[in-house]
Amino acid sequence: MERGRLPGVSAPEQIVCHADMDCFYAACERLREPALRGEPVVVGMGYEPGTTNGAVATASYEAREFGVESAQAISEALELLPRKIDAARNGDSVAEAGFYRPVDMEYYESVAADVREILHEHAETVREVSIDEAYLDLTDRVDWADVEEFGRRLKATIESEVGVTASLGIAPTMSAAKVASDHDKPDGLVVVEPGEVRAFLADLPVEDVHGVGPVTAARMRELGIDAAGDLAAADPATLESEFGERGRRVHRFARGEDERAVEPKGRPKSFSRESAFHEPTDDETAQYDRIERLATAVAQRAERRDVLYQTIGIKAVAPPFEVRTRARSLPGPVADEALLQEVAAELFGEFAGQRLRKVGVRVSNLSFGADEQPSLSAFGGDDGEDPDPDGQRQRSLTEFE
DNA sequence: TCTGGGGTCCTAGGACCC
DNA sequence: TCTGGGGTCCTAGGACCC
Repeated sequence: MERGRLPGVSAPEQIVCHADMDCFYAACERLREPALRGEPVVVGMGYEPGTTNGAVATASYEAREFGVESAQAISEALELLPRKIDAARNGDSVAEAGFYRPVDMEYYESVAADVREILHEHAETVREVSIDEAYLDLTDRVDWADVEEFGRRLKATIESEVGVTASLGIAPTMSAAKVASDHDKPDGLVVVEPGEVRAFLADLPVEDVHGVGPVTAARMRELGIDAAGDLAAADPATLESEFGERGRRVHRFARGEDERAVEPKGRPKSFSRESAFHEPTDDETAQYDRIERLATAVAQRAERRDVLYQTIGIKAVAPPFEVRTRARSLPGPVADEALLQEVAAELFGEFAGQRLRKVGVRVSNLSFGADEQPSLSAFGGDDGEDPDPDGQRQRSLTEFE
């Protein structure tokens, strides 16, 4: 696992593959409902058939042709692309309409598990980023000479055994692999060899660099940084003063420099649940009610995973999109549904009765059950992982003057 | 028809300790 | 005594990612 890297010595050459499932939720819906193949498909979260609520989680490429995009309100998507049934009922062109389905995470998880299994068969180390995305460390498996053939086989295996398609990016760094997988979607396979990374990135828009979002991209444009190549050529000290540590990091990414090794994902840092009201509301009872339900859900999730939490927080979002958070730490870690509800309600009190669009509940400062995983350091190993003693940082109550 | 839900990391200021 | 510095923990907010 550890490849004998010495401190101060640059990373050994890696071969990283980033796998990204194409329109994953829509692909899953097509898997169990083949009639959706080749048709525009929109998967909505918070969507219920027949309604106009919710937002687009995934739109198939056919749906995108109509202007439907992810994160769009379902109501907006429906204007661009009506539902098939509605079109049929109204005597409109069915060809200009699509299928809408609500998100069904449980089913998508089951499909993702099958994909994951294949990924793990193809690499020693896999880092799962999300349900439909993962990095593979191929360094010990292939050479650059046969990396493309490897990619073709992996894609073919996923397609034949699971029935969904993946886009792969293979490169010497994680950040470059990530961009590469996106470069030829869907069903893409892009290999960027060492030494080619900077040239590969140069002409791409700056927001294609991992870590550059809309806010940073807009500010970079004001500085004359439009393409990743401009970012690569920019003065790192200026970037740091403008954007902090992130400025330096994305500068390195744009230059093809990224020392991160592919490592499995560690344990979660927080759990949260949030939910939006149908309409912004100032109804206190409804708000407290929602907070309580979210608190219960979070508590139960923590309990299922055998996790204790020490910090409890809430979130209140007022229109247009003002996010307010409050948090309180307890003297020690607990797993206590009633207490979580109580503290969440108390923290929420500050905002109760205001017009709110959504609310949320979060726990953090987690400690994991002792049976969760025996510490490697107990055997003299050092995995460099959070030494988290036992999470119990007991503060001494006795003090000496 | 502005913005659904679940996360991570970074920054900045204040409290508190030595 | 406010004069200095170092360090940690906590909270709130912002940006980003999928």
